[in-house]
Amino acid sequence: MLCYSWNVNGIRSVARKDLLPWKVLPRADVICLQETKAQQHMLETSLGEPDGWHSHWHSAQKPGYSSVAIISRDAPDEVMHGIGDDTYDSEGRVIAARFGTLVVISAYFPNSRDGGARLDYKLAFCAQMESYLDHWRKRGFEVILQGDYNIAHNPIDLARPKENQKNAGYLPQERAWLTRFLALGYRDVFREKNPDLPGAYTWWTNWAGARGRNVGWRIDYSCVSPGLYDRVTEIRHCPEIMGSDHCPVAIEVR
Amino acid sequence: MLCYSWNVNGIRSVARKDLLPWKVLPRADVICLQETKAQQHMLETSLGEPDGWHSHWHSAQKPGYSSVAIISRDAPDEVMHGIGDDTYDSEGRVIAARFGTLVVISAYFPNSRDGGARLDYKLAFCAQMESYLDHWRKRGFEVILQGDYNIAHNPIDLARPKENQKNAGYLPQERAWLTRFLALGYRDVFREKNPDLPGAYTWWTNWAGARGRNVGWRIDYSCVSPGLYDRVTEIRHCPEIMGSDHCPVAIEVR
DNA sequence: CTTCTGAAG
DNA sequence: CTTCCGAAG
Repeated sequence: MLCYSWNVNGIRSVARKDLLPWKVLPRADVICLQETKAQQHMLETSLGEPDGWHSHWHSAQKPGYSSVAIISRDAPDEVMHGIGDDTYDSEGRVIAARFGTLVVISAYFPNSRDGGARLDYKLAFCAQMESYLDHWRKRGFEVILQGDYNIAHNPIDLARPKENQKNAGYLPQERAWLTRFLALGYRDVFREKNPDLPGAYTWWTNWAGARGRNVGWRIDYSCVSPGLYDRVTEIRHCPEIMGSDHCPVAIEVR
Repeated sequence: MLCYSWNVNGIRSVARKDLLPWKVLPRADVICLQETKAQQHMLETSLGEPDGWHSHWHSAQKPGYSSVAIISRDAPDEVMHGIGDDTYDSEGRVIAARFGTLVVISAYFPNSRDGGARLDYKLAFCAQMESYLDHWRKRGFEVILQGDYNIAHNPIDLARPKENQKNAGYLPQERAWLTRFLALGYRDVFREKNPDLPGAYTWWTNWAGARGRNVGWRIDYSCVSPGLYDRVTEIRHCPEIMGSDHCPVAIEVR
């Protein structure tokens, strides 16, 4: 099963550019999208229910904000919208689809914002995410938590670690949460398979040609529950796929 | 003196397209602009004070709304911002520049809006405009009232008169005001010189290729005070000039 | 720098 | 359909 995650920064934006995920992501079985920036009822059918795919959306109450989706070739056996707490669910940040014993989650973690204005909210979301994953695992399922974590974990995960110590996405508290999360047994597949690979980023600011100069951050992850790690057959970034300020991440499990 | 009037629908928009008025309007002495949609302090100097020109702006309080300007090769002898009533002046709708005994006015009349929601405001603006013009004429000056009147006067002035009887810009009350205004002696120079010319429009909606099919309205005028009419040497529309949903209007007086 | 809404035209 | 704002990233 080949499973992509992509923060599209506006599904209508990539549609305008003729770079829709289900067109440009090769051999996809499942596509996790973040920041679709649309409530499903605002989308034309061609975007909201693409032909030949099963699609499930979880949108923010606020129009044009956040919102996630899972698009799959096969119908999921179960879909869960949100994380079970309206504080987060009103912002359309999480959707999950279960295929047999495998749960694929599309998550858009909060941005902690300038001055850490939303750091507390983000850390509370992260804590809630742990119990949410427990909920699935207690039922005997393995999980892939795919999405935009809005956290660069370690210095190797961004081009300018020193300059960003006080910036949203690289604050000590968010980095510490990710460390703790992995200590629970979840596996950051990309980094484990590429422990010393620098310059492997998934997001670049739009300013000043950052992507062309590869001045970026790795903030999009495919983390898997412990029992799933040995079933991973491939993990890669797709920086060649354009259309968003993020690039897709692909994971294949057997 | 060759004097243009152009509703640019955003001065920054035409700048992006490299179609700035002082670049694309040939042999201009004076350029009246409407809907510049910027407060002067929000503009780069190259837009707000173009090199080789004298520029005067009158902006709405609300950022990005309305706003007019007069750009001229020679420095005006006098500039007047607004019409003398803050009800209208807070919306940045009128600026005047006097060159000797000739007063050139750039005016952006209110849109009467769907259902005539703002018709009363517009008619009050029109009434105020009459006294404003009197003010200049009592001082012995001739006036050119150039700009976007947001009124198509007669059936010949729009492509679909029957379909638009109840639409903003062609309501009986606004048409009646323009009739009355001309009865005061002001001269609609374009129509007087081209009394039976159909299809001479200055605005086309952006929808459905209206400009390509010339489904438009004549809502931009150069009206002159009675004593000026015999000094007019040219009047024309410039539909070849792109960059806005309006085209420029040019008048030359001797 | 870019995406979006919502007001406005 | 397009402009602009302001929020957001």
